[in-house]
Amino acid sequence: MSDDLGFLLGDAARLLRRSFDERARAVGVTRPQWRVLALLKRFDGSAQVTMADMLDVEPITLGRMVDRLQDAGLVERRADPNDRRTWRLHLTAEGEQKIEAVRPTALALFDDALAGLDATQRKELEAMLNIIRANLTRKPHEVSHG
Amino acid sequence: MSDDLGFLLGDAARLLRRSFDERARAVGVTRPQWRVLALLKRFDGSAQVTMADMLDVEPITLGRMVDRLQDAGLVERRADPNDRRTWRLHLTAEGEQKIEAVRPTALALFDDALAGLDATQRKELEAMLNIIRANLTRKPHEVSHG
DNA sequence: TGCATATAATAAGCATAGCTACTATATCGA
DNA sequence: TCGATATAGTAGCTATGCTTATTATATGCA
Repeated sequence: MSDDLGFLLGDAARLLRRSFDERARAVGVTRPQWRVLALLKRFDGSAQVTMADMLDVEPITLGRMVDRLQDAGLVERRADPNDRRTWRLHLTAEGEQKIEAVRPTALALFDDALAGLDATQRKELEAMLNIIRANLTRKPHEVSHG
Repeated sequence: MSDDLGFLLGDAARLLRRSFDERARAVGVTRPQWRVLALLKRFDGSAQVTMADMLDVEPITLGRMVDRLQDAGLVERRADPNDRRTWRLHLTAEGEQKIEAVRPTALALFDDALAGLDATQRKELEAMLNIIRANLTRKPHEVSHG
C-alpha cells in the first residue's frame, strides 16, 4: 500500500505547482523561478553551483532557469573577480519587485492547499516531509559505507 | 511559514521521482510511465481522455506519454468501433512484464523513503496528502458556486 | 614549470507537464 | 438535413529536470 503514498506525494506536488502557475501567470513567474528569486534575496551574489546545491537541482537545471530569469530582467550574472569560471548571481530591482508581487498569491495558495489542517497537523506534516527528504537526499559521504 | 511546507512538498516529490528514475532506469520505465501502465492494468481498454482524467493530467500530456509507451511496445492504441475520434489503450504482454519487473524496485524505494515513519504516521501522512490533493483538484461543478 | 585532476558552467538530448490552437468526429436542436 | 456546439485527440511552444559530454579555468603535485 505504501506505493499509494508515493503517488499521492507526486500528485499533491504537481497540483500545487499547477495551481501556483495558474495563479501567478499574470505576474509572469513560475514556482521554481520564484524559488530561485527568493533564495537569491537571502544569498545575493551566490555562484550558480552554490545556488544549485541549495536548491538540490543539477547545475544545468539552474543554469537554464537563470538564462530565462536573465532574459526577463529579473536576475543579473556578474563575473567573479577571483575565478573566471564563476558567475555571481544578483537580483535586479525588477526581480525584487517580482518577489513582492507574487507573495500574496503564494500565501493565498498555501492557505487554500492546507485548508482543513490545523497547526499541529501542519507541524507533523512538515516533520514527516523533512524525514522523507532526508531519506532521499544524496549523502555522498555515506556511499562508501555500503 | 506555510510557504516552507509548499517547497518541502515539491522537494520530497522531486527527490522521490529522481530516486525512482535512478533505480528503474535499468528496466527502462519512468515513474509517470509506470503509473500509466499500472492504471491501464486495472482499466484496460480505456480511452485516452478517461485515462487523462484518472491521472489528472491534460489529454496532451497523456497522449505524448502513450506515444512513447507505444514506441517502446508497452501499450497499444486500438480504434474504437463506435467512435472514430477515440483510441482505446491496451497493455501489451511486454507492458505487463514491465510492471512486474519494476514492482520490487518501487517497493524498495518507498520503504527507503518512508524509513523512520511508523504505521500511524504513514496513515496520517496519507490522510493529510489526500486533503491537500482534494483542496487543489479542480472541481468544475463547484465553480458555479462562487 | 608542466601535467593531472578537480571544478564551474554550458551543450545536446530526452521525459514530464502545461497552454493555446487546431482537426476530425459526434451529437443536439431547429 | 443542416448548423451550432461539444468532445477526442494532436501540433507547436514553453518550462522544469535529468543524464552524459564538453569547454574553460583552477589547483595540486612532481
